[in-house]
Amino acid sequence: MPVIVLTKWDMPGDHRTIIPISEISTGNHHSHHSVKGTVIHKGPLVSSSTYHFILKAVIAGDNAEAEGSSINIVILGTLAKDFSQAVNEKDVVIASGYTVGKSPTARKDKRHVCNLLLSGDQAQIHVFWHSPSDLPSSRQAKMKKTSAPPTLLSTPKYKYVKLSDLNAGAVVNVYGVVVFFKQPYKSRGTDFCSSLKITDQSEQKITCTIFCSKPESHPQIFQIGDIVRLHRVKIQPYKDSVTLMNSFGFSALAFSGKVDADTEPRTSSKTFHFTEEDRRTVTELRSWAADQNLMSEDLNVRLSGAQPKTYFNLTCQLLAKAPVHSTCTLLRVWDGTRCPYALLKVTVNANIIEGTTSFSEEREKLIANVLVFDNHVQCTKNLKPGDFLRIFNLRAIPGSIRLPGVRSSQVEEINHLSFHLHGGTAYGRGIRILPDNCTDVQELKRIMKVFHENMELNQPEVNDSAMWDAWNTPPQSPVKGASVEFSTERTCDHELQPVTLSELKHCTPGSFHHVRAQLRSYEPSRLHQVLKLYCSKCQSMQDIPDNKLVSKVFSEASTVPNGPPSPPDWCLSGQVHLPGESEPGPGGRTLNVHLSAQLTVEGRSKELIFLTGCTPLEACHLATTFTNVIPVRSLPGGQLDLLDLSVPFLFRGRKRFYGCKQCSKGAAVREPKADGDNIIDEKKIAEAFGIQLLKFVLLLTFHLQDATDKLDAYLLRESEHFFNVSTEETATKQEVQDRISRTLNYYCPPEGNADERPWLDLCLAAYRTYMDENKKVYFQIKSTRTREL
DNA sequence: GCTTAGGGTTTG
Repeated sequence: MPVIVLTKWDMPGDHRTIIPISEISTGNHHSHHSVKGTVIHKGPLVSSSTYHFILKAVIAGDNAEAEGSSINIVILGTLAKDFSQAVNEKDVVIASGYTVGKSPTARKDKRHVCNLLLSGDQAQIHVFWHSPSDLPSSRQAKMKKTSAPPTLLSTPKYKYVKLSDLNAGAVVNVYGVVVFFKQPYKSRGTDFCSSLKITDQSEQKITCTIFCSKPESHPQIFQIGDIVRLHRVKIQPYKDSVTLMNSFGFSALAFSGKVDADTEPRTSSKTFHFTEEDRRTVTELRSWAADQNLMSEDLNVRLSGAQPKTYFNLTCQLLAKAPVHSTCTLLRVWDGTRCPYALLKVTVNANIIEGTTSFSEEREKLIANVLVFDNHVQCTKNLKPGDFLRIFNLRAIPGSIRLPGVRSSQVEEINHLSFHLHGGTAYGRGIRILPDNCTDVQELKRIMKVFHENMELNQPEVNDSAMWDAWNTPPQSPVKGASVEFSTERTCDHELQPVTLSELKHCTPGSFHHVRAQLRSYEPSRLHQVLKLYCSKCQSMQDIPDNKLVSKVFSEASTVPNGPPSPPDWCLSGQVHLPGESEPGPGGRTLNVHLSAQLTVEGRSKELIFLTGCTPLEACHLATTFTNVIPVRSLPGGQLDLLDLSVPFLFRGRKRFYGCKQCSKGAAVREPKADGDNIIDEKKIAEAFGIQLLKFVLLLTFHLQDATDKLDAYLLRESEHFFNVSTEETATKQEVQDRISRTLNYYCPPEGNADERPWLDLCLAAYRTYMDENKKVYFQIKSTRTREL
């Protein structure tokens, strides 16, 4: 039985007699008795292997001063835990269902000769709280859930002084928002010293100096805007103001300052007092601080935003480190972004490197080399590759560097960036390891993952796992099946319970979620608009041009200049006659064509043809005879040129290939080389012409719905997997297009009861896009496929 | 038990 909270004494169904404490004895039968008393002592919740939890308390009757009028009670099991959370000293309780034992401490504590043991189903404690407004909501919530960790002890009351009310000499407790801080650093004395400047609603800014022998006992500040609670700090006069210094019994809690973050305190203390009132204070400080523009002081920058000669804070992952010199350590780090400036390579002897000693050239371009000097060298000794770090007041240094104690190892690289953490602690200079569970690390991991996925998409041949091994994917085991039959199945290995769409809307980006939902509708509704052209270089996405636009560009390109044609010298030029029926207009047409002389000599003239002045349909026609058909136009000087890249540059069988306008500057007609496997394909042609080939991708927006909410999710990266099709085939094969249409029709029938639509079991990734100032969270369908229909 | 520092850029 739990502790039952009452706001008036109405114990339904309880007909026990309340007896005075003095009447308790081992000889009495107490099964129909209850005992009422005020809690005058409440011990800590102690965990026990036998009872799970034990808690001792003392309750006293009305005449508390008299010997034997207070009695020890021992509470075992979950009741102890409930009691710990629901009952405070001075609360009035009624205990029943107890057994009476001899108190072993009666002689010493002058309390009742018996004690009460409360355990098992019969034991009950009713607690009286004066009015409903006395009931903090979480106190009520905890009564139902009983889930708070046992370290949250019930409170002696702490008073917190506003920063405008500090009188020198006193020892006080304060709350504040951090506006400046220095990481703990070794002082000249015996301790580590850390420095804080905090403010609160009184707008006073007060400096705090903390001396503790262990860095972990200092407030765990990660960034400006964090909130601290300091217990037992001494107010000392200094200059025209006061400073706060830790005194005996000092303890500190720190919290994220973000308005929507959880209120989990950061502390190294095993036990601490943290009440609903504390939670409220933190929340109030957060919302006050949100309007104070304190974060403008915050200089967190990503490598993608690093500017030469500037100072900034970098949140990153340590990939490798190398002690270069007694006054200098090299940290090789990455933050999931690409620095727009070339990064300086720093060469050090491989045998002093801890962590990965070499990376592929591609990865090497992403890695920032950080040189850490002087006092910070000591701190790097605790760092391990894989750690997530925040480096404060890092400076981006353009140009070459010379490493201390290393001769001529450095190649001159002008204007390449390296990063220095100079000696000293000015401006909060220092390094901190961020815990894995902090939101900034979660965000960092997400960015790294997105980058990794994009990189894979662009360069599937690059597979340097070393960089990615350092961070872990979630534990992998299958999720238990559900009774509903789903039309899709997840192919991921996340061990996640499904969430509702309304829950999902409040999730943290950079995470995966499982949902069960129906397809309300989808976009685009026309299948040909589902296919997009994607440039893996500039990552742009565009529609496939419609026939009207293609015809227009072809028609504009068919104007023949007056001068004589002047094709390249590797071409053989001639004419083909096309019969008239394929196009409107009088009779047939004669087209200028150009063939590769080399291929013609090799008897391979059917493999490549350039056509001047053709229509799209003619190009398609000829693609049944020639392997590669390339529409071209004549420039005024007679030279051959490619058509505008808004139309296909190559017809190959039934396929059309497109190039990226943005990324194919300087594209021109050049002779494709049939080397190696001797096959001329779109890749070889694009390469010869200097064209960045576009990929076909499928992009759909699913409007999902469940009982709780609606939500949009994109199907992009894994659309092939989802429909079990190849995008290239989708572009050319009717049967593949039909398959996709059938699937979508099944999930979302044009008519019929929406409730009867099949359910989809989906894995969704929640993410933010780069530089999205709205901080909007997007969802993408991952690792999900359609079951056989 | 006492002291440490008292924000405000290296000079690699």
